[in-house]
Parts: sequence; C-alpha cells; structure tokens
Amino acid sequence: MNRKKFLTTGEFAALCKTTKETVFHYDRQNLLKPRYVSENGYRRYAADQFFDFDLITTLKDAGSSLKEIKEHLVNKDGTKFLSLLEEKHLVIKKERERLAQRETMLQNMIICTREALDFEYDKFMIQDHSEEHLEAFPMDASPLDDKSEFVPRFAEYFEFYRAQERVPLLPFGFILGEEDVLQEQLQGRYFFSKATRSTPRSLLHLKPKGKYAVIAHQGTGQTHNEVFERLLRKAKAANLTVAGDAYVYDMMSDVFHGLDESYAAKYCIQIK
Amino acid sequence: MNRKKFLTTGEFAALCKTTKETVFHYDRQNLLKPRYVSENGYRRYAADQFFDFDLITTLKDAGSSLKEIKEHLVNKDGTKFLSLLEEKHLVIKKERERLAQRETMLQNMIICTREALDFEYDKFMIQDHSEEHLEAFPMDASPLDDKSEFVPRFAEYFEFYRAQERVPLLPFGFILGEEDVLQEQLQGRYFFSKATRSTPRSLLHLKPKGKYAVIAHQGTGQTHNEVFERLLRKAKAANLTVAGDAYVYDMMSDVFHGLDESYAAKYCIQIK
DNA sequence: TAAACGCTAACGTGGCGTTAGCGTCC
DNA sequence: TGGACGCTAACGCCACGTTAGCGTTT
Repeated sequence: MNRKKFLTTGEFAALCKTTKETVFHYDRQNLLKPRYVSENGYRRYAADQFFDFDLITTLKDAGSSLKEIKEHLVNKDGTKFLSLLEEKHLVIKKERERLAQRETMLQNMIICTREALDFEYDKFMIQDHSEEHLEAFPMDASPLDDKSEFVPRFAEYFEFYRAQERVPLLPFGFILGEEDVLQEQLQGRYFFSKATRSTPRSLLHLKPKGKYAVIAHQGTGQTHNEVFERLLRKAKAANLTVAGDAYVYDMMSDVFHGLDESYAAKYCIQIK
Repeated sequence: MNRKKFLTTGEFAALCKTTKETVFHYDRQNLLKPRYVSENGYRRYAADQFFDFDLITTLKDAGSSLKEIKEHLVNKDGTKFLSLLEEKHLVIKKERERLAQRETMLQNMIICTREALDFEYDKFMIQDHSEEHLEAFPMDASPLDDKSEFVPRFAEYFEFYRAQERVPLLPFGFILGEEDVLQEQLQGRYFFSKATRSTPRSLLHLKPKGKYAVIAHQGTGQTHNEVFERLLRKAKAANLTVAGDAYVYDMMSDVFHGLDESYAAKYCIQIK
C-alpha cells in the first residue's frame, strides 16, 4: 500500500537529488509548478514530475538558461527541441576543445614552473640539449629590455594566436640570431613557443641538438645584460665558440616578478 | 619617437583585448591598479602591466576566482602558485571529462529525437534488427503504467548512475521477459540504456540480432496497453510466434508529452 | 511540547554589463 | 565647438544560497 501519491517540497527535492531552494526557485520562475497546493499553502508534487525535473536538469547541463528551458516547456515543439539540442551540442563540443587546450597549457605551465623553482640561478653551465620543436614568430629585432618598444610587439604576437583561438604553449621565449650574439647584442629575432601538431610548416623551427652554454638569471634588464655578457666571456674563456642561434627561455617571470622590474630567464647559446 | 609611455583606460583595455569595464572592475577589486593616476583622476597604465593582466586572464581561465588570484598577486609565492596550478589542472581535467560525457549524451539524444520525430506511429511492422549492446539494470517486475510504483524505482535506477558520476545513455527503455510477453503482461524486468566501453560485464545485455514485430505509439497508459495487445494479435495473425524478450524503447517522452499523461514508446518483440 | 518540517520575504554571491550624468581632451 | 573619451555611482543579470521569522505537522 505505497499510496503516497503526493510529495512535499522536501520529499520532491530529495527524489530529484536537489535542494528545496532549487524547487522553490523553479516554482517562482514558473518552470515547474507543484501539481496541487493545499489549503495551508503546502506544495504537493506528483512523483511523475520527477521526469519534468530531469528534463530541466538535462537541458541545464547542456547549457540552456532557465528562460530558454521555460520557452521549450511552454510549447513543447519537437523540431525546435531538436535544433536546441544541436545548438547546445556544438557549444559543448567547442567548450570541450577549449578545455582540452587549457589542460595542455596548464600541464606545460606546471612543468615550466617546477623548472623555474628548482633551477640553480647565476651558475654557468655546459649542457647537452636534445632537439626541440618550436613555433617561431618573427619579430622586428628589438632589444628585450625596452618595455615600451617590446610590449606592443608582444601584444601583436598574442593577437596572432588569439585570432586562431589558440594560445602560445610554454616553454616560451626568444631566439637571438647568431650574428647578434657574436656582437653581444641581446636582441630578439623571433618569439618562440612550444610547437604542436597543428603548427604550420612556415612557423616550425627546430632547435638543434648539441652543446649549449647555459645560465639562468633573475633580475632587472640591467643585470640581465651583464649576465648575458658574462655567459659569452665564460664560454670564450673555456675556448668555446658560438656556433648558432641563442635561445632565451622565459622562466615564469609573470609569476615571480614583484613590484620591481625584475624578471627571470634562461640563456642558452649553441657552442662548439 | 614612440614615446607613448602610459596608456589610458581605454587604450589599456584595447591592448588587453578586453572592455574598459573589466579594467575598472579589476581596479575596484584592487587586482590591477594603474601605475599612476593623473590630477584629473585619469588612470595611467604602463605597457608592461599587460603581463599582469595576462596572468590574471590565464589564472581566471584555469578556473580561479578573482579573490584567489588577488591572494596570489599579493604574496607572489612560486610554490603556492605551483599547487594552485596543479589543483586547477585536476579540476579542468574532470570538467573536460564531464563535458565529453555530455557531448556523447547530446549526440545520442539528437539521434533518438530524430527517430521519434520521423517515426510512423501506430503502424505494425516486421523489422530485421542487428545486435545491440545494452546495459541492463534489474527492476522488481512492475507494470509500466503505474507511475506511483514506477517512479521511485526509476529514481533508484538513476541514483545508481549518479553515484558513479555517470548518466544513462539513450536509447533508454525496458526489457520484458519472454514469459510475461506470452501472458500479455506489460511488465518491466530491466531498465536498459546504451552500453559503453565501461559497462560492467554483470550489466551487459546483448539484444539478439533477428526479426522483431514492431509498433510505436504515443498515448496514455491505457492506449499503450491496447497497442501492445494489438501488436501481439497482429503477430499471431501473421503466424509468428514469440521467440524471446521484448524491448520497449522510450521515444523521448519527456520532450513530447504535454499536460495529459501521454507518452511515447516503441515496442519490439522478438519473433520467428 | 519539542523537533522537524513547511512557508514567505529579502538580501548575498561573482564577474562583470549597462545606464545615467557629469567632466575633460583634442 | 563638437564629439570622443574619461570618471563615478548605482542598478541589472543569473541560478540559486542564506538568513530571519513565522506557521504547521507529527
């Protein structure tokens, strides 16, 4: 004799695994009215209204607003419903793709942050680097420490990515031309970021496998210049000659630099 | 002579590809203050504040609240930043998985809605069905037209899925036992939904390939009973005998049934 | 009688968007 | 001088959550 034909607000909310307040809200918005209201003002829901609630939940999950849902509930039109579904399906697909991008981005940020945290700064090193696939975006040669020159170029670079609904992946930095390095010019030729499967051929740049003179530093434009020169002197002193481009990796400067103009970077010069 | 050292609010917003209001908002919330404020009250942003804005955007994209971001900006702690990233990475991963589920769900809903819209109702048919992988959840035998009995069972079924952070995929319906069908009992033995790769063996049910007597109907519990009996009579009249279970497919009843108690279903009885 | 439940009204949340009304710059 | 831009203050949006204060049921 399970003759509990009608449910109170609390019971109905429990059945629908939601809160009373949500049920109230849907009532106030005329989305889902109780079947009856008793004399004392108590709402009386029928068990089968569970299906209505479930439909609302499904559409809400699909990204519909309550207003949109209400419009559907008023004139239940199968064809309109179908196009609503198709629309939401597209939206969700795009959103999922965006999330996948962000997931990759965060993963790379985590790796780079770990490196930036653990790195031994201001220490001259010779390292063997393996080949690295980079996406290189040409910049008009401009000194890296003049921010008023540099920022607009950077924004342009960013815009290039945003226009394609992409984001530069870490690691990120600059490529210096061999000639500039030989003249001790700390001037960027290219922005670089990590290459992906969808990197166009024209932007693909292979950082060659081989020996690199390496130093990382955290400081102002001034001290960075000094460190770069020190790196060149040290290499020369060790009888090593510049044998290719140089790669300046950003070491999560945004994260670490404070109110001063300090930032962090790693300098890698190809040598032999 | 590109000596535009400082930007107005509008210029800075344009640089950051956002709106002035957002820039104002961040100022009010003490997230990102202009470097200077002129005597006339105009905000003056420096170009390099673009990087601060970008960091805010990145963290916001990762799912941080402005409050959380502010806390980071105040005491720039690399280690805390790293754990923030790791936390957000997990959140995004889960969210993406949820979205992937919803995408599949919507896809199936679209297919089923199309079928429900196009189907020729109340027409007796013999069809060849191919094998179908279903996920079958046992229900205590209960007549499909008694809603006060049926809804709690249905809620329990739903709960089973929710507990695993899953959702039954369409098509959805009921399986009737062969014995019940022979006695013209319209009683469910199992809920079924589309099986997936993660369906546990114990729930997997293979709907056999073969001939089925089929009819679809939209109406009340009363007319559904009549249609089911008609289907059996028609089959008998055509010298066909029941040769297995019957499958009752829900035809997007939630979408189409109005204020009356009408719903839609397709009946498929295995025959030879 | 007390605890558990029901009701309403009103305000809070977050991340801005919008409007109104004013002053400022080119 | 006009129009584009700057500023502030206040309210709107959405999907509820929260709090307060009261009545009802068990």
